[in-house]
Amino acid sequence: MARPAAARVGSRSPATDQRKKLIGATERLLGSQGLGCVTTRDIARAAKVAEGALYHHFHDKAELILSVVLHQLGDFPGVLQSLPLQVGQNTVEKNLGRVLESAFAFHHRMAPLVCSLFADQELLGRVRSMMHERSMGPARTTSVIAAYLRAEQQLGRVTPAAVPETVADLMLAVSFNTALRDHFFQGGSGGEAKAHRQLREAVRALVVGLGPKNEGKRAREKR
Amino acid sequence: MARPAAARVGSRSPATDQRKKLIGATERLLGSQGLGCVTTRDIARAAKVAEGALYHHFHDKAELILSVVLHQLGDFPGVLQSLPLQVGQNTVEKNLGRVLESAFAFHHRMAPLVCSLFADQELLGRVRSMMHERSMGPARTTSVIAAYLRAEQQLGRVTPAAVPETVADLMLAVSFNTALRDHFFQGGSGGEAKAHRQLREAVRALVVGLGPKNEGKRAREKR
Amino acid sequence: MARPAAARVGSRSPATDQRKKLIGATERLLGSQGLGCVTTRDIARAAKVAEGALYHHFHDKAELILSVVLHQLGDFPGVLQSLPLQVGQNTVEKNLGRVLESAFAFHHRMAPLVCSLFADQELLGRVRSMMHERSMGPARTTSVIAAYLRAEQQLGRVTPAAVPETVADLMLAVSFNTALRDHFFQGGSGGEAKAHRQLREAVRALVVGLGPKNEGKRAREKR
Amino acid sequence: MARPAAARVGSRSPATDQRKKLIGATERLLGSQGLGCVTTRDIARAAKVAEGALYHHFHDKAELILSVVLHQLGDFPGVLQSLPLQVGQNTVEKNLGRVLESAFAFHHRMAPLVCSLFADQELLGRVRSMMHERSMGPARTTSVIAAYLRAEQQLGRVTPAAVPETVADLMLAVSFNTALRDHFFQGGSGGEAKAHRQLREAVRALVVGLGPKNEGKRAREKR
DNA sequence: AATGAATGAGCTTTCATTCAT
DNA sequence: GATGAATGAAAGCTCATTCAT
Repeated sequence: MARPAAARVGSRSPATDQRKKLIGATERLLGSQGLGCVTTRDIARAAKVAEGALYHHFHDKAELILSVVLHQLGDFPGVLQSLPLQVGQNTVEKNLGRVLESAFAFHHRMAPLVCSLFADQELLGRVRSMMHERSMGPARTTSVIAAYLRAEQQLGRVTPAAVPETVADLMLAVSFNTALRDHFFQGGSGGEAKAHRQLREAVRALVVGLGPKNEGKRAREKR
Repeated sequence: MARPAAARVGSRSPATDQRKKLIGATERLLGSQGLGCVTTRDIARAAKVAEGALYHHFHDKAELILSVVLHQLGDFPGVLQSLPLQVGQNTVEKNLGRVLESAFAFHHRMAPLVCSLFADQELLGRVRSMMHERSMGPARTTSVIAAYLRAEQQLGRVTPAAVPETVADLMLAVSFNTALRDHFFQGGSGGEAKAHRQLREAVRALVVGLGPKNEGKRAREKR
Repeated sequence: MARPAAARVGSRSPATDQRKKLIGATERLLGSQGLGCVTTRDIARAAKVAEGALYHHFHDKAELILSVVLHQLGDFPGVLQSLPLQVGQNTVEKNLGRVLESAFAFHHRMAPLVCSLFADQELLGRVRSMMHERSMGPARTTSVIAAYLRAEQQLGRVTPAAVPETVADLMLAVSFNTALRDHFFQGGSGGEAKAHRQLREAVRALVVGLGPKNEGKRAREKR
Repeated sequence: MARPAAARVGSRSPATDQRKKLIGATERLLGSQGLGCVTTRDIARAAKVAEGALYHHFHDKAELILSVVLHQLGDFPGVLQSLPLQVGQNTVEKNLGRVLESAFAFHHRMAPLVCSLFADQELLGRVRSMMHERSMGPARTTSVIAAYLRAEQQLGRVTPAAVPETVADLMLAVSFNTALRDHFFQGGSGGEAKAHRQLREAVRALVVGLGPKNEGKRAREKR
């Protein structure tokens, strides 16, 4: 029980350790149980930590949940960062498709938790203000994609008639929705394959548009 | 047994009355408190009904919630029934814009409750199977819109390169997402105006597509 | 619903009818469910009577139970009445054995309900005073058997050293106990046969006594 | 973890303390209120313990009751262990009388609770299987007494015509019944004296038997 | 008289939080 | 800091009883 000092060398302080264990355990439990059914006892047991320890690291349960939300929202895939580098490379469709795949992975992971928040308006409010303070939210993602699209407009690879923000929004919407639908109807296990096909088709639909005359050439030239 | 006719005039059967009051009160409370925080006591008080009455009309709390979900989900498809009549009328963009407005109203109303369900996987499961039994779900809406698009393809007002289901999905995704975002970030009070503008732009983006060469004529001819 | 007058001719008044149905239904339910789990709703349903009707015939649930207890205690087997006629007939052992069989049937039927009363001291109190008022109770049975034994003592078929009341008590005790044990350990379904054998042996034990010298003759002569 | 030794001196572990307090309080309440009327709130209050504490020590209310039953049933057999030592000592009648006194104390204490169980068949079922698992039950007591009787038969102090098991059953039956009758008719307060006299007489009745010829000698020789 | 929808006090149980060790 | 037994408010639900019809 009295851990030899040496054992600590090279490892984080136990305090930080517990914090991480708690956040990790909560994330794991939320993957299978729904925010409303995860108790502090469950969390403590899953984290192999005493129930009281939770209150050394977080003011209350809500703050722990908040931290988990933050943790989940924080790890948005790095693929976005490489997007500016893709300008002019490959095809626009392919680049957008790749972004969408990353976005989907992210959305699929965090959708249940984010939605769960609606069950507790107070908690939702706290998340809201926390995100406001740190200016987090989908706006960042949107603007990265929009910036990419604008750059492609400069190169003439995207029509100037397109509104970059709107297109970016559409893409993220379809990604989030596909993820949510999967959780709602298949319990989150509805083969990635199907989802990815849907996303590719969504990008195609955006690229193609509905206009009556643009059937021929373009539809095939960039596949 | 032979209740005087006069006693019934102007009043529904009291049984049905209480049922409706309970569903109504629950809907109202869910608008402000989040599924996880609405207690049977709150509901009974808001409905001006004894707590026990809840259990005359519903087997348990979950069944009441289920009825509310059903009530909320139930009244949307009706709006869509006029869509087939629009084929060939006005412009495609205008017709889709109108559909999207109805969809948005619907999504905005029910998003918090539907999302709340993720906090309670058991309840979610019951909703899932209820929707399965009655073959409800977004697929219905999608296919109505897709059918419309196919009809317009026949008339040459929509490019045959578009995949109707995918386009319909994109539209509904953006509607739901706009609604959800409004609740998440503005607490559900974020001016309809802004949302409607976003939806109109989304339809435009779909109509326009991204292709580099279709800037000129079409972009303006159907405004 | 408006029953023709003729239909009532020759039948008891409906009021009495309902009373009987309620008592009967309660008896039936108590046979399978235990006093604490029988609700007024169960009773009304089983009696095919409205829940409210119960309160037309009984002041409250306890009074209904009281009536059931009374009804059960009331039908003690007629065999006891014929016991005085058996004096000097057959063998003492046989006569006592026959009485014990009747007593056992009675005890087996009423034991669960009587014991249930201990779960509600107030109800038990009401039963107690009701029985006191009507001077019911096992004392009556005991004295009938004791009277029989005394008569046999006069005839020299029972030793004057036996105390009739005590012997009667012993017999009734073993009957009640056998019944109770059956309910406790076999759920009330433990073959009558086994119980009857035990009772016959109990009578034999009483007849034989333990005295060290009375092994031979008598033990066999009255079999 | 390293609790100072002094802190433990003179006090049991608090956990065990609460457990005992709960069982004790429940026993006390059952003495005056009847199983069906003892609520968890009552118990917690009587034990001077928070209501939630009950669920740290017992899975549910039934398990607490089970523990109480076990506690009551548990401490009887010990009294009987001295019986084998009495073989050949004193008189058979006296030895049996002494056993019966212990049995009666035991029966008088536990009768109301055991009977209460008939009000809740589910609980009764759990007690049944618990007793089955631990092979408890009156059979044990019976066989101890029967063994004693058999030993006395070897010594010629008990007639070989007696069936030891049956005699033992008779004795226990009369003990239990006297106890139950006392609770039923006098509310458990009917002088011990009277009960003891009845028991002594019951033993006498067994020893004497009913046989017509064994009046003289034996009846007096062992008083 | 008869009905059964409505009542609401009260039950068992859960769980976020505290605090002596 | 760390522990986990203890707390007690509050939840969902039951059921004897009432009363308008």
